[in-house]
Amino acid sequence: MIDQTTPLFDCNTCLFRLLTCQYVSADEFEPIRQASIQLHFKKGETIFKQGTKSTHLVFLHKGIVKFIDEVDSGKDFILAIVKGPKLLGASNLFFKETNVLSLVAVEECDICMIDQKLLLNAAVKHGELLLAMCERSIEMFQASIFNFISLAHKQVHGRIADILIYLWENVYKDSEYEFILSRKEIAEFAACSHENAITTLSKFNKEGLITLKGKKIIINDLEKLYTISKIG
Amino acid sequence: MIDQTTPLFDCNTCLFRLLTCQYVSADEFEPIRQASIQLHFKKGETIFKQGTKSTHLVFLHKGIVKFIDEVDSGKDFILAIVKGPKLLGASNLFFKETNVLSLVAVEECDICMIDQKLLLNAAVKHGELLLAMCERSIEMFQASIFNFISLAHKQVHGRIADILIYLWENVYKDSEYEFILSRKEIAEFAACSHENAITTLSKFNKEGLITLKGKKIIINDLEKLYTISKIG
DNA sequence: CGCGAGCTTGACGTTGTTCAACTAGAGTGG
DNA sequence: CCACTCTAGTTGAACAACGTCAAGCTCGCG
Repeated sequence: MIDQTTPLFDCNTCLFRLLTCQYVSADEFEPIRQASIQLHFKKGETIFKQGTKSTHLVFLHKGIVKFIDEVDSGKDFILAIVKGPKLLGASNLFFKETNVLSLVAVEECDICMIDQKLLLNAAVKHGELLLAMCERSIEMFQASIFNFISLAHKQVHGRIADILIYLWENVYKDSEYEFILSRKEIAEFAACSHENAITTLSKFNKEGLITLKGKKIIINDLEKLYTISKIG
Repeated sequence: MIDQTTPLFDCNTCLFRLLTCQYVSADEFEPIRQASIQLHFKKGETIFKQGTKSTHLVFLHKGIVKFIDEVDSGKDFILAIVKGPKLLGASNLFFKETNVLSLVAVEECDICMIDQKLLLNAAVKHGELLLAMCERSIEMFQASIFNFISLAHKQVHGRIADILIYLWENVYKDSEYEFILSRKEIAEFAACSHENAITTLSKFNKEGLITLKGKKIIINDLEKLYTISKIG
């Protein structure tokens, strides 16, 4: 069990606090801080589940998470993979009362559950904060949508290239993390069969675009990936 | 030419004004109104173009529009089809400085161009307005995303069924409009070739799910479309 | 050593795109 | 009033892409 008396991380150095307190006084922030809960999640654990009521926002201090749409028969679909530090709502729709997607830890994660109502009240009072939160939220949406556009009119090798680029630029670049995703996860992101994902990755491997070392993926030729992404 | 001295529609009965003035005083709204421009668009006309700078929001009084992603070689992709009255931003990302999508009239449209900065300033000052705008904006996003999820793991007949349901429920139901879309547009929405869209539609037609009368589409069996949508 | 989970590969059938030919209607000019 | 052209719709055949299935592999763990 986690010892709730000693915090996992220090609120004084918290980026979320820094962002929020640009617009909200420390006094106003304090009740939000006090109502928040620090948690640690292991790889594969579900942080919140599709269909449940959304009462808290998640501030992802550290780690990598995925937003997934769980359909029947276990065929999940990954909408986005996000690295902390970042504020995440119910699939970044913090206005909704229900989580429309599930949030699952891809790597070990340190998160802070923030009371949705308290934060929203503060944000409505200080429009600039709401705006800042919206701006950040929309970014992720847009990335999702462009991933889907890619998916809509590209073949699998183009989509895999897109995913590698996306993950490289947004998650793994300049990071302490290693590029480790299961083949199944890559397939769920590219919306293809895992066999197809495997074949495409090993094709890229043979062509020297990437290097597969066990489960690690190393990108060698980002330029070529871009051209593959472009031509589809 | 449009005679700018006589407005196309009356600001006093405008829904956008009604919504906004729930949160903003009439005095504050007046400069926004004065800065806005009323326009009429014919079928097929581009209201704003992907890549251009986003200076105005669009309030769609009446008519139907589509958000499209224009890639090279003329292969467009439809992200959403929306019926007025509704507030539309630069692809509903009114925080962005660039239009990430194009907005095109599907039917004759009456719109009002609203100065983005003025409205945003008012919304930031009155957080509740910003929140209301965000909530509405996010709805469309969500619909888009679920359309893409459908697209990601369903076959064409499931996707076409989804589109017919979506258009019926969100655009054409209880409306003065007739269900008229070109086959090409349906294909661009379903992300398939127009031949495939045609074949699928005529299959539905033969099975009695829908009736094709020239360019009109009439839905006969919504229940069956739901089951086709579900099984993929 | 055995077992299971994840990974990998190839064969095969289905789905969907591309291409080509044909049809119907609408607009244009002689 | 009749070619003509242009666009949208339609259909079928050939081919490529992709998913499914089945088999074998590797690695880690008990």
